[in-house]
Amino acid sequence: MSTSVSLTKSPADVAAIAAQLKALGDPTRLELVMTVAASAGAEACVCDLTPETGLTQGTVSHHLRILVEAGLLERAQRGKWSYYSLTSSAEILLAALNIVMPLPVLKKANCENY
Amino acid sequence: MSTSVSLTKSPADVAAIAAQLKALGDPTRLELVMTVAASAGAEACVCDLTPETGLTQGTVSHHLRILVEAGLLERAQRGKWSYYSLTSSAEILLAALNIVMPLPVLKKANCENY
DNA sequence: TACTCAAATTGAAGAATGTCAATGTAAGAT
DNA sequence: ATCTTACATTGACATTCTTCAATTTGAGTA
Repeated sequence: MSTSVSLTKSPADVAAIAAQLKALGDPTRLELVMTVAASAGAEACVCDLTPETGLTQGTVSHHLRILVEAGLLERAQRGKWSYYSLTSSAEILLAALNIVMPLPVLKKANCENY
Repeated sequence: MSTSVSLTKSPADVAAIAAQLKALGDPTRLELVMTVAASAGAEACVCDLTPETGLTQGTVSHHLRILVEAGLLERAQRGKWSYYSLTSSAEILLAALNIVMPLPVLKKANCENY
């Protein structure tokens, strides 16, 4: 019994989707999210992420904050380190974009009626 | 026999994906693309799209150009009118984002191994 | 030809963005 | 208590973006 998907979205829905796409629509931030996704334990600290980008540590911290505010990353502090991991929103988005392997959540979201 | 998806992308791939996400990461442009997708014949002209946005005709034309340059819309001129329609890239993205109904291409891309 | 209509383009103003260097903060280490 | 270490924050600057008003282009029309 297909839980059908609405063709139209409210302006608030559109804005919310656009906000997440905007956060991912920067090469540095997309790379950060992909690196986190590919990291062991699905989390990474700033000291691991910074060299990958070739940018300043402060700049990377800035991008990570934007990703957290967009609801794509979560921050967990353990000792002196900040560990960033994907939210379920980010997992769905990445899976949808096929940037990572199809995840169970995508199977549920898009394939349940096939 | 799973045609597996690579976990890592080249910098060029990342930039290309980010560019399309950036183009969609604006509420006005996302609404434009969704309106085109929901239009009869899957195409719409500027005169139809402009009132929907509450913006100036020139501004809408500007956003449409950005979407064309991002490879998300195609332009076809017939008479005095310009008709915009989705590219296959845009169809895949919209389907993946579940903004419109799942399309066959998504089924093939993500569900073939289930 | 002159006119009308749809769309594109230009120029300008203000806001937002990405980046760095420098500084601040907070948690362990000595 | 002092010193590192890891990260966040601030201030500044150049670039990009969004938008509008005005103009131009291009295609059909009278």
